Amino acid sequence: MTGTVAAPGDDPLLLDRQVCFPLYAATNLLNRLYGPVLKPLGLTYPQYLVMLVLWEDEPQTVGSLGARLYLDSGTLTPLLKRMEAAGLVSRTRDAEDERRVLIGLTEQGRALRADALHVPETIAGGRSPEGLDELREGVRKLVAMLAAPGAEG
Amino acid sequence: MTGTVAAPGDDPLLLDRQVCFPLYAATNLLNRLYGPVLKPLGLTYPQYLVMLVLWEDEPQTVGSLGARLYLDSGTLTPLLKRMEAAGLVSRTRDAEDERRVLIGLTEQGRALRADALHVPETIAGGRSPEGLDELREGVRKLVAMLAAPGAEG
DNA sequence: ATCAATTATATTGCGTACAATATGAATGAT
DNA sequence: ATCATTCATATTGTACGCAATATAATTGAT
Repeated sequence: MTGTVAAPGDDPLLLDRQVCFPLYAATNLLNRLYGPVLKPLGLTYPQYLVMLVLWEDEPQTVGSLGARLYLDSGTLTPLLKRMEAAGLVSRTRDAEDERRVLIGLTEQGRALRADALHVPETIAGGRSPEGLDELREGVRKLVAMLAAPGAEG
Repeated sequence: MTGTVAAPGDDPLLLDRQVCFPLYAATNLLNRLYGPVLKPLGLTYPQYLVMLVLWEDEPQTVGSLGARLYLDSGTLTPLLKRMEAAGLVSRTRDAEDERRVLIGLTEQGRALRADALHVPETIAGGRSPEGLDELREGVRKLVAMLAAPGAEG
């Protein structure tokens, strides 16, 4: 039986059996969906997430932003520099601990919140919210599972 | 009430109210999880997805790969060139229609399937499969919704 | 007080993603 | 047959995302 492939029901490599592929595809599609909506605000999707975090609590260190968004300085540093160049955030060394950099909002960054209020509604569009709450909870549980290093089960 | 922010329960901009953020975070975490597992095979995660598709059906055009993975030539062309350079796939103009490029597997690419069989199990690790089927279905429905242009509901 | 270990951020290099554009091949109306 | 249109892929430019490494500040053991 050389070259025989497992029966469809048992083949672990079928694309449609992967949990991760729909996540991957959904994230790409969402990015494409957010792009045109966020562009008038001068934001990319990860930049929008940073703004969401800062609108909740500010200033914050690069590290606490990363902990919230599951990103590290390799991603955040250049992103935050672009946002600083765009006039949305400020980056200042923490006088208490010179290793830390505090990210705060500029007036322009604070003002942008009003323009962003319509974004969730625009993204939701005519789509029904049915199942979205469960979906969000399901994915959140997955994130918690994946984020816990060495978590079993 | 100038400057007043909506009550927490009503604020549409709270990070924890976003459906998209858990998806985004989960995809990033999964990428980090797959990285070390796929590295010995010489694959990145999107390259692994391409291999999954080709192991199912081969050869395929760039366009049909993109339709299956929700990616366009801007992403696939350089990715496939790297996979060609790595000796995993072949890229040949379709003689029937010179616009198309057929992507096939090399012997090495076909042989890699045996090494990849352990990947799903390794990724699943000790994690319980509970809820994963529902989650996959939930995300798949979301993908179908997002992929349908102008879909309502 | 000293210095090894730790912590927080930055940098480098590589590989995606995608919008916008370009190029060349097939199609179709006339 | 001609040529505008459409189609399939490639290219360019910008912005992530991450592993690996670097740098500077703080902590902690002695």
